[in-house]
Amino acid sequence: MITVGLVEDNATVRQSLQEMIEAAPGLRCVCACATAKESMTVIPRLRPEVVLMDLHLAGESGVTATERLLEKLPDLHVLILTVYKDPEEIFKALKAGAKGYLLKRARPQQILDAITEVCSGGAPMSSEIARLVVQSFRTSATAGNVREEHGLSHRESEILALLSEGLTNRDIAARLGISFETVRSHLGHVYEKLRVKSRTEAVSKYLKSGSPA
Amino acid sequence: MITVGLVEDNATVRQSLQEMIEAAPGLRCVCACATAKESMTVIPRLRPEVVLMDLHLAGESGVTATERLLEKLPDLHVLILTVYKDPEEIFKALKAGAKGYLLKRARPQQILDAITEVCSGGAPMSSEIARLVVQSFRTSATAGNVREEHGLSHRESEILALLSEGLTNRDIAARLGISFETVRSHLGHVYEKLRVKSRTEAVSKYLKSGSPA
DNA sequence: ACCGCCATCCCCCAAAAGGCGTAATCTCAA
DNA sequence: TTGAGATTACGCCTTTTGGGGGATGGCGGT
Repeated sequence: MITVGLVEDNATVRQSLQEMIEAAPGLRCVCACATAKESMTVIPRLRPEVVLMDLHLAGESGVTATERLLEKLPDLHVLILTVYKDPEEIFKALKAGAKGYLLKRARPQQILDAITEVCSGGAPMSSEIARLVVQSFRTSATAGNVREEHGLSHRESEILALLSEGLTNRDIAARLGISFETVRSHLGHVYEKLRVKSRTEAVSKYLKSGSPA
Repeated sequence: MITVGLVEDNATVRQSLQEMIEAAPGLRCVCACATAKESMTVIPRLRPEVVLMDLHLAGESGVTATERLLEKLPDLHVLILTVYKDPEEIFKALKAGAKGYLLKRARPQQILDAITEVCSGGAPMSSEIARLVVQSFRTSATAGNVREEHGLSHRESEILALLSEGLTNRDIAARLGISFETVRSHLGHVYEKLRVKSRTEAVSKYLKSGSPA
């Protein structure tokens, strides 16, 4: 028997979810909170194994509620259940510690399956969500994006990469087997193209736009 | 009718996968490559919609094979099918552009389902894999603290943060309302604690260890 | 009371980096 | 063929950094 908690501000949705869970064999809905605030007292007291969390709550967001609940209850499984599939929202929720992310349009059986799956070590996601999550690896690994966005040449981006390893101009020159002066020359162009004035800024821009992943 | 290609070095496994796919309604196995090298010529010629890729191939790894295939065929769906569930392997494969990751121990029907799912915009993963992927967000968000790892003081990490925004010492001094010399003094300590010799190295270490998340 | 750490400021000196100008190849495309 | 851009390279000059100092006060343990 898996115990489930709900955090959902829409009364209608909340009630139908509760009924759905109660009707499912092996699941029991131990609470249905209307606000993040309510959940912060009720969930720690009743300690369900799984929480279905809405993201767009009135007042505090589901993301911060997730964070705070997990501080108190590290073993809690939080499943996000929302209508939004904005990548930013998804990543924030996962960073906060959510173990799954479902869209409300999912079929009821999928939601029930997700509850059991998260308890057996899975990370249930709607398929479009999973795709976004997987793609985030790819885009964050595409070191080419600073390069292409700013039209850096091959040599220039090569130098930028070494720059962000923390090498000095002299080291870069040695590594590439070219002259120190040449490195400076390339770097000048890199700064121009990235519209930055220092190597630190360049490294910042490069690393933040997701090269190392 | 979905066309599928196989890349798998073990002949027995390769053959049973091929038979399984041929037997499935709606799927057709257009090729079964034994090596990465073979796949580089055969796959682009036959252009299947989906490729099931083994990771531990003799010779070239499945990761680089995936990368190279996707360069030629950006719309190809590559599904990794392997026995390994090492997080490093998984992340490398996803960075290379794989859209799903299945363990060989998966039930045959799961593999067939994954093929159709990846074509309809999903990212099929074995549940333990999905959990690892989701958890990677969490750890990369919490791991951030270069600060605690190296025992930086509050002021020092504050300065390090501004440093990695690309500010000069003078700017940092202005921003914090302290003297230029003080900034230099703090920075000296930061470098010492991070065991680096230049601001670029410090920024690199800071940003790569996941502070921005 | 003493020590360690932090935060603040200062100076000198050498090394590194950045701005600006110049210029030789080479390739690729208009 | 002419021109644009990439790659290579040098010089001169200024600014920025980094590495040594040293100094003052505060705060928290022992």
